[in-house]
Amino acid sequence: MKFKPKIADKRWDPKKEQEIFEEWLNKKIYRVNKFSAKPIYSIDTPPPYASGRWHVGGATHYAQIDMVARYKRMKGYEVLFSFGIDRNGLPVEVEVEKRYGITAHKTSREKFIRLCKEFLDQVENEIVNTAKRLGMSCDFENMYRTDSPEYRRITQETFIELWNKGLIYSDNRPTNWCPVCQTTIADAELEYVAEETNLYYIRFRVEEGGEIVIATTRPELLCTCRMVIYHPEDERYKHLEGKHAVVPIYGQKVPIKANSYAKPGFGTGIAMICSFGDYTDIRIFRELNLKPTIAITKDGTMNEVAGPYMGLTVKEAREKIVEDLERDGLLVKKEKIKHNTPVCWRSKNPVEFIFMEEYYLKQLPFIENLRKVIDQIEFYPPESKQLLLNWVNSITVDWPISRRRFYGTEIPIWYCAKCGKPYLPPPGRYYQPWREKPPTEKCECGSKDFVGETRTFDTWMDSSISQLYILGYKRDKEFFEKAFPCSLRPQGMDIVRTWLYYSILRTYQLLSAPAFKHVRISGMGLDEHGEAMHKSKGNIIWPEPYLEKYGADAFRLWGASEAKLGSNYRFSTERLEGCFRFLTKLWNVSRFISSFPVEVENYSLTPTDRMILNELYRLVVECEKGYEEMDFFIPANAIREFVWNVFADHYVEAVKARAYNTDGSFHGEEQAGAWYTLHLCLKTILKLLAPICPFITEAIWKQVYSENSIHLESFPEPKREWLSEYGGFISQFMGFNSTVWRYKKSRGMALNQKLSLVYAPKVLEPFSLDLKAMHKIENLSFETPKETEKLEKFGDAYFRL
RNA sequence: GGGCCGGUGGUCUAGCGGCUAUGAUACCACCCUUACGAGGUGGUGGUCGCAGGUUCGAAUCCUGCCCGGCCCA
Repeated sequence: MKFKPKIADKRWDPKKEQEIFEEWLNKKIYRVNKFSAKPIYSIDTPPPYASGRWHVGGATHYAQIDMVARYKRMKGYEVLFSFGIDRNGLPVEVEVEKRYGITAHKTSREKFIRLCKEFLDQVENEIVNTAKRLGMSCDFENMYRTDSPEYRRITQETFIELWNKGLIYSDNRPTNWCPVCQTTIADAELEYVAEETNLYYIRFRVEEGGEIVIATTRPELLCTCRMVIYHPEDERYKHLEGKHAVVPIYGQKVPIKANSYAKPGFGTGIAMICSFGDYTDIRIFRELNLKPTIAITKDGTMNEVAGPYMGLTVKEAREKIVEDLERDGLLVKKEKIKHNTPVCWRSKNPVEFIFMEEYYLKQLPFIENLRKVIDQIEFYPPESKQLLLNWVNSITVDWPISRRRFYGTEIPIWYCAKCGKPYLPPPGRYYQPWREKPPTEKCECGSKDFVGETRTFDTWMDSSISQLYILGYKRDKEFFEKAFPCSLRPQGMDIVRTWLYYSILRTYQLLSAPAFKHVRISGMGLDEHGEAMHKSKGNIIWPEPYLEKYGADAFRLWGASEAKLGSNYRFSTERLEGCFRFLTKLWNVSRFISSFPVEVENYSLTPTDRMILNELYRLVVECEKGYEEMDFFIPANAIREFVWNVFADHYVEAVKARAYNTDGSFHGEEQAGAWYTLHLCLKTILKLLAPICPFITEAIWKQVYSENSIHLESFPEPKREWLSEYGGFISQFMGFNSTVWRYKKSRGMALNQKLSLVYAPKVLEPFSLDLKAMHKIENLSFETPKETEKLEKFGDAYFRL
């Protein structure tokens, strides 16, 4: 009998991935059937920002989400695997301003948003192409965009609903203001950068006599100083209680008081309280009900309060005032310190704290209930829940949701030009108040003049309803009721305090229910040195060249097997290459197996076959456990270990002779048993690996087993009949093989050289025929040798010299 | 300053009370074995961050410290 492999190619060519993907698209195997009788598993894929190309970490993250989708499909779910593009917000505005050399605030709004839209249209394809190149099985036909009239309509409708529930209010209070972006930003949008900055020690006269020295990083705010504090337990300064300090340059007299916000160890232990240098200032002003004065304008320059420094930028004013203090002998010293400065997450510019009238969404009253709701959500891995709780526990102010920007969802409000009364339109369509007529003819006060709101929403107002949008909230009532809540929110740990938190908050406010059943939090992809990848650092590694060279499957396997869920992982070319080598191995094992008939009827399984099936059972159980935990590290490594170190090295080698049966030393049924077992193992391995490596498994599947896609198969079930007592001998079996190989090596023999007499451990007797053929042993005994003098003991076996 | 995570052969990584500590990679030696040299087989290499403690037994649990990262103040 001649055996010819069905798989002709000698190795796996990743270039084939492209055509396999095309075929999936053509056959529409990932189209979602909303009317399916199967249970729905909905995945709220993070909509990538249109211009935000993925680095290798980002690409890995999306590949992992695809593994969830593919696994759940194989488990019998109708998987709603959404794909959207985030297009709202600052990044595009910044890009367009740079590209055309314009400023949004000085360009016509119509023109500016047109330019933004054009830019987004040009760039978004790049990210979609990478998603496809990765083999993502999303519903690309129903891709959504967060700046579409339909999406924005839902953002506005949910806002109107919250407004009607009385959860929105407008307030004039100090907010985080980015002078570069010219907008308010929320606490969640702040980043802290450690900056080297000067700490200035400034001499203050004490009105009642004497002087004190105060250390500050913000001398330009002297003009707004309203108080001086020291720590109540700081013995050095207790005598100052009730006295007054005279602020240099400006001369205002301010009280000196004990306050526990003062840090005795920082500077001299005395601090000035200004409006507003930092959060401590804001808190003290609020708690003591002090009247703040504001010296910094929206543009980041000093106003008339700063007197001689009016018109200078904050930085210039600081330099100038330090010069003046120095000239007057009021500057005692300056020292360099590391200081955590809050900066805007987009522009990376230091934020200022100034008064602004903004809309707020109430969140403080919900915190207790949010904790309960969060408790109903399952987190993968479980520890990641704490990240969210830490944030929830640290919230102290409501969420400012209005932004003075342009490319975003408009706040749907018109105001009476005379009395200022706000009018909201009825829900039903997308509104642009800055260019449209008001929803009413006449105000209660009789005026017929209205002004449309010009501000937009914080983009998290849009993003935080993605899980509702994909389920058809306010668009497809029937489906929404069937599918809510969303099954899975997969996301990185870096946006827990924004996207995840806001999504849960908004859903609770609208529907009094948890937004998700499952939340999967993944660690961050780092560069080869373990550092986060940033454009500014110049250490970004792009995935495309690697996808080109090794293919998406090798990349995905690397992404799955690199680190446990929740841990950060480093990119490594070496390890990616290792993954590719595994695919070569899998390909060749498959090629070998593909030589033998798939359909066999009269077969009988030998102990060797039963032993490997027992291991296969354990493998399936292990993989299923890992997939259920959405931790692909587990199946990826279990499959690799099984295929390479057990199945290929030991089982395949052991049954090779029986499968060929060239000299007819095995019964036909035993030969067929090898064929049956080889194919059963391979089919199972391919299915187990399909969610992680969808391309190569598909390629092998189609060449060997079926014209239909492997991705339409069910996930393998561990069969009871695979269990066998022979499984218990696998380690002794492998140990004996190792012993023989080592023995031959130690004697300089080729591995296919014959051995005349070998004594093996008794327990291996059932495997006798396969072992003899495998190692070319002429006489294999399982007795204890009587005369050991003519034998060499090696490991657990004896060999005739 | 507070919280969380981590520190395991040269490098990366698994294990998180119990046989001789997992695997990858690199390195060394050998082998053209009827799927695979983009292979195979064998091997060298570790006081599991440091110091105590609990235990018959600790990489694993507890305490303190040192180092690194992230988040928050």
